[in-house]
Amino acid sequence: MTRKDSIGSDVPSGRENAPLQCPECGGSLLNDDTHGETVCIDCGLVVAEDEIDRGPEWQAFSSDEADQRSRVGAPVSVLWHDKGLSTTIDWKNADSSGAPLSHNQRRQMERLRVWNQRFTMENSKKRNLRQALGEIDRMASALGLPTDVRETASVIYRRALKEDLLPGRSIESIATASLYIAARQVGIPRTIDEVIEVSRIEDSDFRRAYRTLVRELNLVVQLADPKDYVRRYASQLGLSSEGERIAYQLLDNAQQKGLDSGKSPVTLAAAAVYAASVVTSEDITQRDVSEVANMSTVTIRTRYKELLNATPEYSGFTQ
DNA sequence: CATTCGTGAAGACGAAT
DNA sequence: ATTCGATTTCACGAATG
Repeated sequence: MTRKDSIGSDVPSGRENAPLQCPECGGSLLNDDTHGETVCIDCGLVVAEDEIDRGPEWQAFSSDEADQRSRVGAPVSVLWHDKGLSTTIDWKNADSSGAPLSHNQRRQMERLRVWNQRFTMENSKKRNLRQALGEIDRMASALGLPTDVRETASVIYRRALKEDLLPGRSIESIATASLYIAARQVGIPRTIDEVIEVSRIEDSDFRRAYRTLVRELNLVVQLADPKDYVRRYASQLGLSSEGERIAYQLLDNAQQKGLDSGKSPVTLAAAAVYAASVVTSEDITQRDVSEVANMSTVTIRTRYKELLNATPEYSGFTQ
């Protein structure tokens, strides 16, 4: 049987196992059990591999993705959409024995190359996404962030992937930045320090990734509310609920007077907690707060006085 | 002694030029 | 790309209790 004969209508009869036909050239397919692949015997395209885990893997990611998938209309054929298409097709226009191809065969090969490119591209993105979502999930768990934050993060990550922001950057850094942004957008912010703590990247990598995401995706990230950090700092330091109340009060007041502009929310939160502990005369030192909030005692000093002085009720507590 | 306070030099960052 | 202003940090000594 020559190559040419096998192309087109001449389909062999052994069609017990799907898939039977190469999606590109229509040639018959061969199951290669040792490699877990299905290969077209005519064009060499690997149609499917890793057949064991053929289930709808995309459902596992999130309900959000399920929405995305289900919105695109008719289900994508397993055959076309399954994983692991890693074949590369030679750029020579000659067959395996070196003989030049006919005109038709050349055109066919050219189309194949295009498709193969698309397959491998789509697939690398898929692997990328899978790993990234795993990381996002892991970090979100470690930070105690709820599902909607994870979903927001994964939406951001998908957009980054779609906009080709990933080549040249690490998955981990973009995933981390996505989660950080998502947490802020949902209103359950975590500090940069906390996020970096559970990730595997450096501060500089994080900042780079954060910038690119904000810039390239035109994200508007409103600044975090200092009050969102108060509860955690307060509980870590054992501040009384009365103190916590005062901390909120101080922050509210400062916000009304616009004293918070330009200042880091974490700084304000930490300063408010310390200021409150002074008011309620609890035994919490600047050092304690600075360790929990990961900042210098100097910063806490300068801020907590501002907070107290801005609030008439408590302005007497500054010496 | 532990904690707090103030200062001046230096780094980092965003905004403006 | 550089400059500028504000924030924050660091190192230190002094004051307070």
